[in-house]
Amino acid sequence: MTTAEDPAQPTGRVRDAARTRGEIMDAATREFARAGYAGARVDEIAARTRTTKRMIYYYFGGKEQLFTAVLERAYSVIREAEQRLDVEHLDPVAAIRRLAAVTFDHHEAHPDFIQLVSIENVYGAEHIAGSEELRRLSSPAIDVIRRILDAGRAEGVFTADVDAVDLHAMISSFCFFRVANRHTFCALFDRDLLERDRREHYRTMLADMVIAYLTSGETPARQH
Amino acid sequence: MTTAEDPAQPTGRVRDAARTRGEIMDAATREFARAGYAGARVDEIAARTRTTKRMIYYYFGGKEQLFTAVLERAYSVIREAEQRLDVEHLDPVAAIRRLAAVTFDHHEAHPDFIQLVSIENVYGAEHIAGSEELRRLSSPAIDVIRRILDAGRAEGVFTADVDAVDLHAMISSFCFFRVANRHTFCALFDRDLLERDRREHYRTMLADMVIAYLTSGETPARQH
DNA sequence: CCATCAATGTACGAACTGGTCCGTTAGTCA
DNA sequence: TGACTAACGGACCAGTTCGTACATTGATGG
Repeated sequence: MTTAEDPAQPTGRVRDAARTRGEIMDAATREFARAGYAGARVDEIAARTRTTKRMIYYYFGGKEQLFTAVLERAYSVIREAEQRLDVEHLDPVAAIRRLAAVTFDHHEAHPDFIQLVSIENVYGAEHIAGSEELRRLSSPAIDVIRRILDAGRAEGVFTADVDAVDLHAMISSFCFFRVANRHTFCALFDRDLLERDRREHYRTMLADMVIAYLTSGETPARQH
Repeated sequence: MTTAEDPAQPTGRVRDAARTRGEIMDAATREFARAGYAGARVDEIAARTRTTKRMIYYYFGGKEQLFTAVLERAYSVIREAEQRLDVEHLDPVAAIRRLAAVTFDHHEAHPDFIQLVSIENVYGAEHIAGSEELRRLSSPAIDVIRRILDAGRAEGVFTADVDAVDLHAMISSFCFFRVANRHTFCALFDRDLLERDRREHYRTMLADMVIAYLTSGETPARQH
């Protein structure tokens, strides 16, 4: 009894599981990043989709599992970026600069990811702990760093005795802080760490710092 | 008609506004740090107190204002620590090492503060923006850093051309990351950044890195 | 062309949660 | 000592929110 409806578009309802799933994850990523895990609203996520809340439960089971799925995807993106690093042909110093720059750029390009990681840390990383996939997926970056460090030490350019994981933490911390804490930092120090004009400056600063440390002759004498 | 009640302790109810207020803030700090702003429960905060939820609204007005009050107190603590810095009598290198160490220790000693800052950033620092007190209270650390940098440059030991605010960001980022992201980092890289045995190592590493950068001759040639 | 099932939409409910109403009690000061 | 007020307790309400029961529809194979 539908009056004058185009039979080609009866309700506009198209069945496309992959698209629906993807749309839910996109909306969820934004909503979780916007308001945190507890602050995110399942209804709001659904509203930002061409489907309904029912589908979230159909595909993911619940809010918790949806958040885990969102996290898994966000991490897989950075893992892929790391796998594309391709620094084997560079000399150690250039390789580290490259690594730092890629890490820097990836953080800047994915503020939602940073936000999700912050949120996950508020909850003690319980979702990562509960995800086989995430615990299995180790970072290719660590291996890359290890190889660069070995090469640099063999050539005698790197004198500092650093561990690959620690160096990764060092590089990540600056990239992460710049994005994650931009709001409080800007409010308190009146400096927008993400300002376009400053980006190149910070990217260079980070690389300079790391290289200076790695090549800083003997470890400087400790005073106190 | 209270049967056999000690008149000295009729109900155990003592009137102490300051204590009640303080207890609420302590409980709120823990609860907000535990579950985020939206995840924190006003009832739970009240339960962790010798008073009731009613008093939270009596003293603070609401959840939002309570969170702001908690933030204000947390920031005032670090500001006081910065004011006690006392590095004027040290040579520039030692002064920077001292500053880095104090920042490092303060972050480690106040994980709840770190958590609160993370949470505040998820919400775009809206509470800081809405707090006169917080916007007014600028960091003494910046002035201290500025003076140290000037002295170091005058003496010729510091060659890098850094800004005080940027250096502060650099130092803070590592200290912050180590505490804020310890859970995800540990889950993904199987390394506990807060492990006791590693603390000295990381503290030295941070100072070495900053000093290496500040004293690294000409700014290293930029490659890409 | 019909049976079947994955995919989807609607409406609803039970539990939770921030916030408030109203009454009570302990100090204190005239 | 009695009135006054700051400090306090407990019950309750209204709106929200996650999750689900149930109905429906489109594709697919026989």
